[in-house]
Amino acid sequence: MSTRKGSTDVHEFDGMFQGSYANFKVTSVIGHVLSVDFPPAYQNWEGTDPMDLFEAPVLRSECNPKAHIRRHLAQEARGCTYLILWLDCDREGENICYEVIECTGIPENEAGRRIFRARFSSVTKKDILSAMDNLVLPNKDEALSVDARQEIDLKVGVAFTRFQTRYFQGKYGNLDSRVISYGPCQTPTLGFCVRRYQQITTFKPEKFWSLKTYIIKDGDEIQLEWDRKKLFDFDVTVMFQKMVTSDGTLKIADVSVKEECKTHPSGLNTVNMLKVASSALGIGPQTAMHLAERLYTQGFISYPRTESTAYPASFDFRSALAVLVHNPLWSNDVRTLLDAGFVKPRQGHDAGDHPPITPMRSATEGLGTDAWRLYQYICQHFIGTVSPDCRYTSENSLPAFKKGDSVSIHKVDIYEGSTTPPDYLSESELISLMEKNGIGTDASIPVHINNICERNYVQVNSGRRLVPTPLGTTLIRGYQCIDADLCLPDIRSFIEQQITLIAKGKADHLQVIQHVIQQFMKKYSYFVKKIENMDALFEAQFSPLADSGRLLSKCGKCGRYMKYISTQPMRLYCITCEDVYYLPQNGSIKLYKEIICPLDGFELLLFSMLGPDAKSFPLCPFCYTNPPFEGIDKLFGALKIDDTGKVGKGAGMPCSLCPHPTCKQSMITQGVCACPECSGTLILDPVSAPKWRLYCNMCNCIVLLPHAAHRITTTDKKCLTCESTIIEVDFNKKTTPLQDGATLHEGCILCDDLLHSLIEMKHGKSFFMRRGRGRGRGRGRGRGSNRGRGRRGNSRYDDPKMSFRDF
DNA sequence: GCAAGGTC
Repeated sequence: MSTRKGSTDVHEFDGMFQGSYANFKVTSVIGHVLSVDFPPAYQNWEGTDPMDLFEAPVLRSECNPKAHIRRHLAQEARGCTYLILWLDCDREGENICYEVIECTGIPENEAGRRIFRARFSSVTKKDILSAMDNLVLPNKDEALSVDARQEIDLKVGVAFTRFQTRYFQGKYGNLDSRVISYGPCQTPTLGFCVRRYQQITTFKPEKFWSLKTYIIKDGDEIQLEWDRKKLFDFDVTVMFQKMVTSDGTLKIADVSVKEECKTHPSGLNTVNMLKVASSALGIGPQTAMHLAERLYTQGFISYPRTESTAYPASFDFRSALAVLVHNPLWSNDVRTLLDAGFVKPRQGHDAGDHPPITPMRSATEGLGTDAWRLYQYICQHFIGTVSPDCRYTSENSLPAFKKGDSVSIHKVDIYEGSTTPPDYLSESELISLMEKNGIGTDASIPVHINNICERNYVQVNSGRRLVPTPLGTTLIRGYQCIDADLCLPDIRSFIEQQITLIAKGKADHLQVIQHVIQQFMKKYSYFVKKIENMDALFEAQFSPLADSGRLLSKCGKCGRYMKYISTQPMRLYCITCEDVYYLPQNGSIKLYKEIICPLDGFELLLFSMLGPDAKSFPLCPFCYTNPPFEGIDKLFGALKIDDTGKVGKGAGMPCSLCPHPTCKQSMITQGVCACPECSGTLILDPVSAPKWRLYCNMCNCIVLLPHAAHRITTTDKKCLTCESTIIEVDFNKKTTPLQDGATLHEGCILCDDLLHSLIEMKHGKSFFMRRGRGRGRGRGRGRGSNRGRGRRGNSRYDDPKMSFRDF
């Protein structure tokens, strides 16, 4: 096999196909290639009535245009006689098959002649060869059912979301969410959390009574358990108390020891892993999936997105176990299983997608705390699946009783208690409810939970329990009083059931789409007509404010979203605090990764200047308006309104000028070296990937770093020679200049030969840079010789401390 | 600024 690079790798080899010699080319996609959206004419919120979206056309365009998968597939397909599709064997996979067919340009009606589908559920030699020997046709109906789902989800979600957002944000100032979203998965997910909340708030405690009977045996007092547990009638309880007391003694009717049994589990699938991660490890689903994906790409575990809990019949458990034998945590158990024999896992469910999540390679704590804890769980679960059932008896501290013994009763008390409401819904319970009701998939369940947290509909409290916010409860109560279907899981089941008709070939996809969209149009227009019912709930909960501008970022003083006023001069306004924050002008501004300024708790913003090669930089709105450090005189110019209301020049401190010693955005941590053209500092531009670069925090100087690096970060180390900040480059594994395919490299961009050969300066007259960041002292000539990188005797710099400049 | 689905 030979491999060459492309948008995704292409592997080529010679072999046989259908009895003839053939040259095989194997390449891949990265999930869906295409996704649907509205044409540009419908993108404007102000100019489009959401109702029109239901009948709007939809466009299919590349999900990730930068990946150029469409071009890649078209190029690689040129000259090929056959196309064999190896995608996940589910509806989404079938849909991706047709996306691939479309990109290759091979006519769809060649299916069966030039186009084939391979059906397989695990990537083993046996499965692959068997799939190759039993090629089938791609299933158009299943693919069309996904097209229908995409169009329905888009139209319903966007129409309701735009309407709600505009309606409520136009009326209330403290909603505390950038967008008031609606979706057939996220809204029922929120509905589960709010339903539990409502059970708690409407809970009426009920009194109950129970008997506590004490006996004395061998000098010890023992409390007996009552088989009836409790009664809700006091008088009846008293009657039982009298009956027991009057007897005075009791007789041992039988003596038994109960053995409990925990059966060994079936294989681990995604949702079960996420439930344990949340409830036992305290790791949320989104984080757990990220950790699992990393474990997978590093080869420690098998593919982490699977519905199946059943192992294929051919699965080699002995080899899988042998991988784990060297870890001292469980090596004894594993060795025993290997020597004394192991059992087959409990029969699980085979969804036909991927095998259960299984450890593939031995790991150590070096993975990082949470990754290691998750990995440890996956290993222990796997060992459990091939271990005998766990049999145990309850802790036994009772004295010896004999059948027929009489024991005298010491006393019989009545205990009074009352019933208590359930706790808030735990994340783990929510995952179970979503799975049971078909809300989301193994891959999307974490996303929906994350959505309702991010939109401020629920908060994750201690023990990972989900507590709805006033906004979350008001929304669900609103749907309940207008059209309860909107927040019930049935809304998803309805869509699923309709598109299943397409997948099974029982209905025409266009007719199904039209039918479902019409249903939702009716629901939408009814919702709009009755919105005042929902509004009455909002009115009681939130404060009205008619103002222009949309919610952009959180205020550090009150924690609420501030409004972005886009009319000149661009500024932020906090409705609660009644404060105005100024922003740099003549550029665009957006939220910056929801990062919080450590000085004042305000959410950071990213400002981007206009034009090609224009720089962008993060800033904290509070620091920008009120620079917190003295002696910062040359700040990035901001507009400021003085007392008379006149617009004039003011001072602003973006993060690239901030001397905070530890904040990840500050000049101290992001600064690399002194600017060659001015007294500024070159800062690592954190959003420049993949065209990594440094920009000067004072002038327009830009330094291009190695392109297409996977990641570039500053470190806390300084170059011993020139005091520049050492940077760490994680090269792209395909284009790495390092030997043996290594990708990680640390060094000084000025003194490290490799890094220095890969950088390039822009907007600069000479390729010459001062070393250090202008504050530290140089250490002389360091490695000595003039390497011809700079010019000697540049008269602009004659500070004697900077003699290394001539280096 | 929107949905839900896929994925290193």
